[in-house]
Formats: sequence, C-alpha cells, structure tokens
Amino acid sequence: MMESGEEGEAAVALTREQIVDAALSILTSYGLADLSMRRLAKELEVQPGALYWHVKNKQELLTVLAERILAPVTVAGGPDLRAGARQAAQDIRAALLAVPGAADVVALAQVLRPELLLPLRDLEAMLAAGPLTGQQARWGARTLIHYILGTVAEEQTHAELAQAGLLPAGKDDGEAFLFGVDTVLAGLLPGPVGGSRPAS
Amino acid sequence: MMESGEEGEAAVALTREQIVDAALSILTSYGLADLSMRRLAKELEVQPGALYWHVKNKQELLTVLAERILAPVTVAGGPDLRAGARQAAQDIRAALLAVPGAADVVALAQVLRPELLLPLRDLEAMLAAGPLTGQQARWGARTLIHYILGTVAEEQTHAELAQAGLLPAGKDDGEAFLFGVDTVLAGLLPGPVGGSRPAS
DNA sequence: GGAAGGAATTGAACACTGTTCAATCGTGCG
DNA sequence: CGCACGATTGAACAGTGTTCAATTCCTTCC
Repeated sequence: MMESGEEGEAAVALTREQIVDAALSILTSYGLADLSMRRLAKELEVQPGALYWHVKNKQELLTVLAERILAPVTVAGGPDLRAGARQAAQDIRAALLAVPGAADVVALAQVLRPELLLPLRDLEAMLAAGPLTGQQARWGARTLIHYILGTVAEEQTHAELAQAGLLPAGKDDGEAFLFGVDTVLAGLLPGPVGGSRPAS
Repeated sequence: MMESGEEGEAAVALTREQIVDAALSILTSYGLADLSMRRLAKELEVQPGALYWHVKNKQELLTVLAERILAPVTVAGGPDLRAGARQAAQDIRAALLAVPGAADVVALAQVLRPELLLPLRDLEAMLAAGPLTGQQARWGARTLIHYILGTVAEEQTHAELAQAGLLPAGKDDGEAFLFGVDTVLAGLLPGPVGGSRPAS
C-alpha cells in the first residue's frame, strides 16, 4: 500500500480517469488544436507511449471526452413537450459551449459511438413520448441534434480562428440559436396557437 | 514561348488552377484524410514548397475547394418558395455527397469566407424574397444550412470510418434528410394545408 | 525475506504533417 | 549577352499519432 497524496509528482500510477481529466482540462483551457497525445503526456509527466496502455487510441479518448462533456446535461420530460425540448436544446448547447471544440468532439462521437451520448438519446426518447411516431421522433431528434452541433461547431471554429487572429471576434448569439430550435420544433410539433412560425 | 501539350510531365509551369483541380481530384478519389500538401505536390510532380508560391496555405486552398464544390449548384427561385427551398437543399446535399469530406471543407469555408459560397447566400436571398423578414430569412437559411452540413458531415464521416473498417457501412438515407428539411421549412413557412408536420 | 510474474512505463523509432526560406533554375526582355 | 524576376528546389523546423522491445515497479506467493 502507498501513503496518501493524490496530487504532486509522485509516481502513483497513471489512471484512465486521470488521462481523461487532464485531456478535458487541456481542451477547456487551450482548445482542441492543443490537445495532442504528447501535450497530454507532458501534462501528466509521462512519456506519450504510456497513454496507450490505458487508452486504445486518440479517437477512443475523444469519444469518452464527448461523453463527459455532455454528462452534466439532464433532459427532463415535462408536461409541455415543446418547452422541454427547447430547454434540452439550450442545455446541450450550454454544455458544448463550455468546452472549446466540444461540438466537433461530440459530432465525432455521435458517429463512432452514439449510444454513449445519453442526453442526445434522452432527447429522442422525450420526443417519442409525445404524439409523434417512432420514426418521426427519431428523425426529429436527429434534425435538432444536427442543428445544435452545426451551430455550436460554427461558433467554436469561429472563436478558435478569431483567437488566432485570422478573424474578427464574433458574438454569442443565443437568440439566433433559439430561432432555429423554435423553427424545428414548430415544424415538428404543430403549436397550440394558429401560426407556427417562431417570433423574430 | 513553349510548344503545346498540357498534359504529360513537361515542366510547363504550375498554375493555381492546376493545384485546385488536383486537390479536388484527390479529395474525390481518396478523401480528406489523404489530401495533404505533400500528396498534392507528388500528384503534380513538384516539391511541396512550390505550392506555397500559388496558394497562401492549406486553409486557403480548402476555401477555394469549397467554392468549387458548391459551384455546380444553382438555386433558382420559383413561385413556390417551399418547393424551391426544398429543391435547393437537395441540390446542395447532392453536390456535397459527390465529394468525400466536402461537408467539413464547406463548413470551414463558411466560417472563414462565407461570401464565397454563393449557393448558400442564394438560399438566404430566396427566403428573403418571401413573406419572411430579413432576420427570419437570414436565421432560417442558417438553420437549414447547419442542418444540411451537419447531416452530410455525419454521413461522410461515417462513410470514411466505414471504409477504414472501424464501422459497419451505412445507407444513403435521403428520406431522413428530407424529413428534416421539410420540418424546418414547415416551421419557417406555415404551409397551405392545415397541419404543418411533414409526412413520415 | 526473497523470488517470480504481471502490470505499467520508458525510450526510441517510424512514417507522416504544414510551413518556411536560402539558394537556384529557367525564361523573356532589353 | 546579360540581367532580372517569376518559379521551383532541397532542406530543414517543429510538430503529429502510434508501435514496441526493453526495462522498471509493485504485488503476491512461497
């Protein structure tokens, strides 16, 4: 047995969780471009090859990172389906925006291992609980998810390039985002009011 | 002056267009992962550094590639706005699907130099010609574009990984795509019929 | 306590990547 | 011819993901 002390430079053996934590930290602080296996190894004071004992490859690492990024989101189904879906979309966007490059990471994970991204599956389940058929709920959720990931990916790519000085800085336009969400939801779930077009 | 003969291995001087053509050819035949400056130089029987006299960097090259990929698409405005937008979305998707990795390339270009992607601007102009306000048309077009790019990017990433043997091959699901398009358009342009939800 | 054995890590290498730049080549012009 | 300049080379820089033999560390068993 070894004495206590989790931090510091003691060689207490590397953990898969430590790797993921450090990766998320780099991603959050320096962006996706700076998240390399070597950079990660340096952060953990370890040789790059050591990472490959705990993680199959970078793709797998990014996949579990995506899972972690979305983990804080909880998709709760309420009485008003439209309001619930709207809130879920907003929460997912917020979780993505908290981590630079998260949209790209999650988009990759959704292709590679979509079953790990619970909040996105919950969104589909939520829609399926309403008046929609299974296929409508499935396709509707995909529409929403593609829209969310697309929007945030653009925002984050823009921010990354702006930080590199290649582009003027942009704004956090949550209003435009909600317009898109409301548009999709209006098309998906005909509203109680006459007109179904979201307000500008 | 030099004698004729455009093809072959004569040193007739490299052109920016030749570079873009060769890049598009590599992209089409081998995918985005294989489109490196060195691979491109090899294809043109030239040293990598030579490319940088004609092109500022790889990003710029990808930007004009995106322009070329979307160039064959013509967005024509007809009497029926919804049908026109639907057709435009389908045409844009078809142009993207013709070139592996095109969705990622175009998504980058839309952040870097959106003014070059004429068909996407035309789509916005088309919506603006209808009953929508300028902002609604702008945001509506962005919603549609994000959805299109997101869907196709997923399809193409999936195809790329499937080709690498990491994933089972998927299907070209144009039906699911149209469902999303119709959903957005239904939300954006309240239809003539009572219900606005697209058919399954 | 000492030896065995497996888990974990190192160090080095492989085959790449985008990009820069001094030197050089080749061609047209005066 | 000689000059100048557009165009290209060759080499290097600083990185990338990934593999693997050799080595260390730690635990368990005798």
